[in-house]
Amino acid sequence: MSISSETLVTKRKRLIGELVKGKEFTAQLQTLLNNPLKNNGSVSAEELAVKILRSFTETLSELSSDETFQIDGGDSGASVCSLESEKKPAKVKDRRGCYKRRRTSDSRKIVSPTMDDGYAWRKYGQKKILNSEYPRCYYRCTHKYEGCKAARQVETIKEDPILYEITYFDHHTCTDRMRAPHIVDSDPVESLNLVSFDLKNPLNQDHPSYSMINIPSGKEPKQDAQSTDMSDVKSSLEDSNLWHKKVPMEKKSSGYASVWGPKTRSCDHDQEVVSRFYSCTSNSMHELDMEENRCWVPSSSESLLGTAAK
DNA sequence: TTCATTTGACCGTG
DNA sequence: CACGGTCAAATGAA
Repeated sequence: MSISSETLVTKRKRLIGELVKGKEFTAQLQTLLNNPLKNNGSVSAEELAVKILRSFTETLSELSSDETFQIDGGDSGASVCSLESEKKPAKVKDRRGCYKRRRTSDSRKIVSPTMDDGYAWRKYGQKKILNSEYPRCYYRCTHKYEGCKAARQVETIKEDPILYEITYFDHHTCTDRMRAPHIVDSDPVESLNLVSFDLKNPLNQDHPSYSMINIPSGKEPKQDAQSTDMSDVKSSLEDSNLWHKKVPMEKKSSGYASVWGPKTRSCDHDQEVVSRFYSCTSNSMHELDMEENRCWVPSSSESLLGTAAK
């Protein structure tokens, strides 16, 4: 109902603007990676990466909230309840009436190989869902108490456990305060946390549109049973097999958004990482001339939009 | 000490 | 009453 007062034209402009920003950030990142020594220090690769990630996440989120691109109706599952009626103040000892269920029709659903979207989330619950192998995790924005009402639910997809179905509720109002906590001063090698998308990798037949690597970062909590030996890390970058690793649920449950990409290193691999982050598509609906007159969209959206287009 | 995560309990909804 | 969303005490990590 309340599609807000925003007109379609305005929305479209905003989405395009968001994608254009993403493109600009990508170009900056490419420049930075090509000429790391010329970096005047104004913007780091991580910052650019986060901005890019955020641009696309926002856009995807918006698109998936649009009926045209809706997958699965957006209001499947849980009950529709009237969040229209404003929320009651929380924090009462007597918890009766202290909360209302979320209005699912106001949600945007996306499918992604990673939970990371550039925002800082705090996990506040986890629930075993009926007929689902995987628990559903509940997150709210770290800045909730500063007024940001954004929240999300993350669930591993049963049929495709390498993917997450992420349902977003409300929008971030804390955008400019957002910081992924371990970007700034983390070790460039240690913080490697790469997400890549690879269309052609023969070792990834089951999920041809992406692959993922997650190398333990010093700041990621509970990184047990994984080697943090730097030689392992470096060699893993040259080992294509490792591009297909998926981090187990428990190891990704940090409420923080992980950030991928090295900080200052510049090698062919780095560029590969960046270019692999997008997959080329000929889908005419989304031709955005990102680079070389090709259309680049995040792989995850490819399946999303592909599904929605039906 | 602070802050994030875990997890059982509580509560609303169908 | 069952299910799922949220709360908040307990726990753990930094």
